[in-house]
Order: sequence, then C-alpha cells, then structure tokens
Amino acid sequence: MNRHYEQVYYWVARIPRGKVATYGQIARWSGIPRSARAVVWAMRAASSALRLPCHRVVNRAGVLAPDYVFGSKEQQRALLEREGVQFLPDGRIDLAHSLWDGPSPEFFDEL
DNA sequence: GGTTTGACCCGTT
DNA sequence: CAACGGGCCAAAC
Repeated sequence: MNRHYEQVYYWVARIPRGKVATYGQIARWSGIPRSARAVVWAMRAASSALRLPCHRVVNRAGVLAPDYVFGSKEQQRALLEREGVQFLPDGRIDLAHSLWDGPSPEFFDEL
C-alpha cells in the first residue's frame, strides 16, 4: 500500500467525534500539500474495508459528498448530527463550530 | 503508453 | 467581492 494512503487513513481515523476535516487539511497533514484529489482517491479506494469515519471528511465549503457515496444524503447527515456536528439552515456544515483544528503543533515536532 | 476524470484547493483576476 | 484557471495525485480507459 502506498505510503501516502496510510497517512491519509491515519488522519481520517483520528478525526474526533463531533468534528469534521477537509480534504485540504488531510492532504497537508499527510505530507501531500495541495493534493486534495489524492485524498479523494484514497477515500474511494478505502470505502468499506477499513471502517474509517469518512463521513467526517467534507470539502472546504462544508458540503457533504454526493448521494452515491453513502446511498443518500440523509444517511451521512444523520450520522454527523448524531455525533454532534452542527448544520446551517442551507444544509451545509457549520464549519465555524465543527471544523477540526487539527493535531497540536507539538505533534509535528515529534515527526 | 498518453489522456481523461474525480467525494478538491488556492492564488489570481 | 465572485469567477476563473492552474495545480496536484492516483486510477480507469
């Protein structure tokens, strides 16, 4: 398995309950800045087997994945709401309150 | 093998 | 401010 993929899965698995992360963030933390598309492919490749909380990964606008990913939007939204993620009236995620700040800076010093 | 596509992002206009 | 376009990486044609 590709080294970048492992990093991506590592960070996705580490997103706390009630928080979400963006493709761009995960890409940066995984050592592939400006390569959100690689994260997209990692998600598609991961799908079922790894039990990752991929419903906590959204794009920068706070818009959920298309229907074909989880079957329906209600599905993904229900999961997130159950974890305490807040939504805006327009159906987007309230990123101001639910976006993960990311790992503490010291963590990167260890790396 | 080159070309196209995807659950995208950011600096520039 | 909104819109645009280039960039990035991996897989499927």
